[in-house]
Amino acid sequence: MTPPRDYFEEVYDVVRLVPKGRVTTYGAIARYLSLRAGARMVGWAMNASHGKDVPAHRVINSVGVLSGKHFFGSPSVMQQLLEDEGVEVVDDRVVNFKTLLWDPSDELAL
DNA sequence: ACAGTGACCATAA
DNA sequence: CTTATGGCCACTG
Repeated sequence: MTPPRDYFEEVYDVVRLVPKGRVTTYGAIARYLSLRAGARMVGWAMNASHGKDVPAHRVINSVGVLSGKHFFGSPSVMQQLLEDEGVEVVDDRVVNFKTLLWDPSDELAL
């Protein structure tokens, strides 16, 4: 198949679908979109998400750590955004991460 | 074309 | 918990 479109857009689309108060992971998005690129490119896509309407603060790594908090202009912004949505964050990690995890392959696959 | 780097992931020790 | 290794692909110099 031809290049499906910019996979960036695919990633953004999924991220926008993440419900408020929930979080998802790079790996989950990569698996859902079957990106051969792997989770790394999802992060790369997020890097370009600046200026777009993409809640990148809901996208974290597989252990629930706010790996990209440093890229929000200020390290405290990402945590603030999450807590503002009802997500508890302690020591740069999401509390009840597994419970708050919104995996498209699991939630949308129905 | 090659090497280094990266908002990652999984496994191993 | 940390450190190491392999994979995966895109961007930069």
